[in-house]
Amino acid sequence: MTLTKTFEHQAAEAKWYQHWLDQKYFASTPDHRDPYTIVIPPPNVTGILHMGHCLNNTIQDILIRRARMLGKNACWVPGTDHASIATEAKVVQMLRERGITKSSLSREDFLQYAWEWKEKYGGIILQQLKKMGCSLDWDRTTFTMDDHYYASVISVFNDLYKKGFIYRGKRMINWDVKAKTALSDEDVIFKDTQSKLYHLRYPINGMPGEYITIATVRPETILGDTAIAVNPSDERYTHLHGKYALVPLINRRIPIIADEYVTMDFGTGALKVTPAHDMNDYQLGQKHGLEVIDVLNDDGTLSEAAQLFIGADRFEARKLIIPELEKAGNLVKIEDYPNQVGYSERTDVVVEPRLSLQWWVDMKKISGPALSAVVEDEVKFYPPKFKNLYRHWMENIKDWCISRQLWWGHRIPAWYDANGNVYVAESEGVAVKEYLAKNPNGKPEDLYQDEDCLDTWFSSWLWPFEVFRGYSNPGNADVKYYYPTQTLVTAPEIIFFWVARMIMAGFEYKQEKPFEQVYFTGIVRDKLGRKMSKSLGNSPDLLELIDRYGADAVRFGIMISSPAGNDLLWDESSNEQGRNFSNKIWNALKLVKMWEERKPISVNLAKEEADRAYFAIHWFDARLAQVKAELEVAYKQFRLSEALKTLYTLIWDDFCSWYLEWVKPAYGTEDIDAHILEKTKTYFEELMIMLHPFMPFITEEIYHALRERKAGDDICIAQLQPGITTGDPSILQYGALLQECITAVRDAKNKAQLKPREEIGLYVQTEVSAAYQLIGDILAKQVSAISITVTTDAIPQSIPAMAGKEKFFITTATPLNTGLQKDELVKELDYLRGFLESVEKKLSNERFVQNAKPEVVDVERKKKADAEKKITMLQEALAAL
RNA sequence: GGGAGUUUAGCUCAGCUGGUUCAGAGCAUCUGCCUUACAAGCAGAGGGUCGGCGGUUCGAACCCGUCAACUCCCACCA
Repeated sequence: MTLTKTFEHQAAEAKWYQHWLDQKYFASTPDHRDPYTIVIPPPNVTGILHMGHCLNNTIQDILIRRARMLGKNACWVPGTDHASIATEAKVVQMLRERGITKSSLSREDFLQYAWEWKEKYGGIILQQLKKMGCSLDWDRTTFTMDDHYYASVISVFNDLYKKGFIYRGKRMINWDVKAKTALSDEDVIFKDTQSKLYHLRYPINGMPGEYITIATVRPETILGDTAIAVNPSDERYTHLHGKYALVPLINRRIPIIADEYVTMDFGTGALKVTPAHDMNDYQLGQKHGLEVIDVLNDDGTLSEAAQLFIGADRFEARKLIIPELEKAGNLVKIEDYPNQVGYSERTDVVVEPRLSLQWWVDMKKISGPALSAVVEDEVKFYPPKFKNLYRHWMENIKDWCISRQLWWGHRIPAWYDANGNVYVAESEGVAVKEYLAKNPNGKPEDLYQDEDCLDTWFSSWLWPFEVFRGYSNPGNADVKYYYPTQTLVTAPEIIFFWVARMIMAGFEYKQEKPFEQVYFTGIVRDKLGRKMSKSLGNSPDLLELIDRYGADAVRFGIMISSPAGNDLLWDESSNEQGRNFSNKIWNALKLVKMWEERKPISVNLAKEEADRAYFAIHWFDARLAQVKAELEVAYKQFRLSEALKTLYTLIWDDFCSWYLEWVKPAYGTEDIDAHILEKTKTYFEELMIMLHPFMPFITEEIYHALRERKAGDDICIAQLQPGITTGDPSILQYGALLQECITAVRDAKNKAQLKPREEIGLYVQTEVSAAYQLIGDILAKQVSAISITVTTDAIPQSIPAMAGKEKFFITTATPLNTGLQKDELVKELDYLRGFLESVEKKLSNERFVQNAKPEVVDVERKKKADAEKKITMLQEALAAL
């Protein structure tokens, strides 16, 4: 068998993914095993894969693949979210490019275009997940507007309405003037903005020459002012209580009212009140019975009610009104003023507070069990710091505005009659029936349905059970088996949007939590720390990266730089590291296959011989067991990055750099012991099995290259084995000793400017001469020593080297540069004397000796003795030079 | 304005219960190697006042206080 120079990922990826699909390894049905279930956070149908998805889905795939390899019935459910605003925006844009405006279309026609768009582009992101190697159960793919799902959303709305948890109300909402829809509070992002604070004076009615000056950042809204408010105890304005002011330019008479709400020391202490365009002003208006004048249209332009600048955009109007005010003598001054302005999360336009009639969920009625579930760790958060955040939000929860003025989504199941009475029902038929019952003379056509759709999150909160038809077909075998799911992997950004609401829906409709743990990933940033985004153009093309480096390398890259729960700074070089790692593994395979071709020989060794000949094997057994225990802990705490680092070191350093070199036939010898070869292959297999969740493709490729396999023997479904602990715990210490000795001698040779393969004589002063029975052969081979001799005396004319307490003398045919050696020794001696001094100081401190734990004191005494011994050795060595 | 988090090598981060696996890893850097698995590699090396100050303790990267810088979340001061 000839192997390519490097691992060729393209062919392997396509081949193995198809193979796994053909074998139906990802498909899950309920059986006797324990389930391990993850529901994917459904990406938007509009989406294409970005680094955030890469991180998120790699983590999920690692957890799922590992669960599968631990004998669990692993089920990872894929799907997409209809993403009402985002998708509708894309469809509107697509239509505009074709010269069609949304307003020229009927709802039915528009939806037809939208579905076409969804069919064409909606599956792209799922195909991309396949490229990453994600082991999703594709038969379960769900879309939030599938028939059963749609019906469930409608039914839930109806149910909550009937329970009195949903109501319709006129309130101040966040209005997106671009999408022309209401937004929930969570859809609004506040950004620091450099604004201007305009001081404007309003003449007092009937008091010529008297003015009251207010400060505002939105001068265009003065056209909607219906009062000026001052603090009742503000003496500057006491004489104006009950008087009227005139709105500049339009001279509307408005009352001057007193309210504690007004802060005396902000601005001028006088506040213009515009109930139609500010949350607080609205409340003030309610309290004082003020008129509401809405001066804006739904697209953010000024309305007829403004009287001036009608049709101008709100920001345009702001520019236009200032010179007018100045001309009229109303502008007092303009100050720079930094404040926070709300932007739409979806369209990034400035959100307009707007009074409108919307549907709301009364969250306090439904949030109780979801709060205590997290507080009491019934649902565990990783990292736990998000618990507080969640608790705070839940304890101060506000009602949720769920109606959106869109066509793409779940249409609100509410019907109105001519008198404005509302009939909420699961279907039009039921609504009509209710209507006719109350209005015996009415006709079905009298009813018309609410035009609006529901917030996307009103459907995605049902995700963990409705993907198993847990609402539409309650009690079915799937939902009973898979629900609650085990782990949710998601970004902290959507803890309120989605995580909290899923927990609420879970308790409301399944009387049970939706998942046991929530693992919050970090945010992927570029190496400058900026969040990756399309607009910044700092988000790499994932498919191109996969093509160039391989899916395994990309998965490696994102995971190696991903500490649990922290943001990660992603840099393309981490992919190189992944690719290099793949390549390293590949080359190890080539080495092993090469040994195999050289006809390994079988030998029978007596116990003692075997201990020496198979030292490397015994050591690696112990190392493997040790690492397996470490991995166990790391996985339990979701420290996946750490687990990967551990595996990386185990494979690269322990297996390739140490183990394989130790068992490699010595120079000139070609044959390998059959027993060693067999063990080596077994280790290689085990390592690949351990690495498989992280790097599925190359591990499968190597698994098959190592041995002929029967059909169905694939690494994808291989089972992780517990570690074998060897009888001799000292083996790890001997291994470490061996490594230190090799490094020390190599270093000494290097510093003495000897070639690595220059043959040497090696003498050692040691307290553990027995150890050299086991490690001597390997040590000699690794440092090109002709012989190893245990000695008690310093060897003259030799290169000294030290490893821990081991003292070496290296003899060589090449003449020595003793000056170099001396410098090294003197340096070492100085350091040790300083060290000894500090230890002695500690030991002479009576309080230390009295108070510290005896073990700790012993350790210090030992340090002292060791240091003294080393100093003696160094002095001897110096003398010998 | 409230809350949370972060600060350790040039960069990214470990360091879990205060003390020999405490000052670590990877990348980057430097030196020497085209050694027959691998130059996408091998063998080595250098590099730090653990953000500042103060305290507790025999002993602090770790606990407490304080200051500073950065990040995030929440909040209606026009």
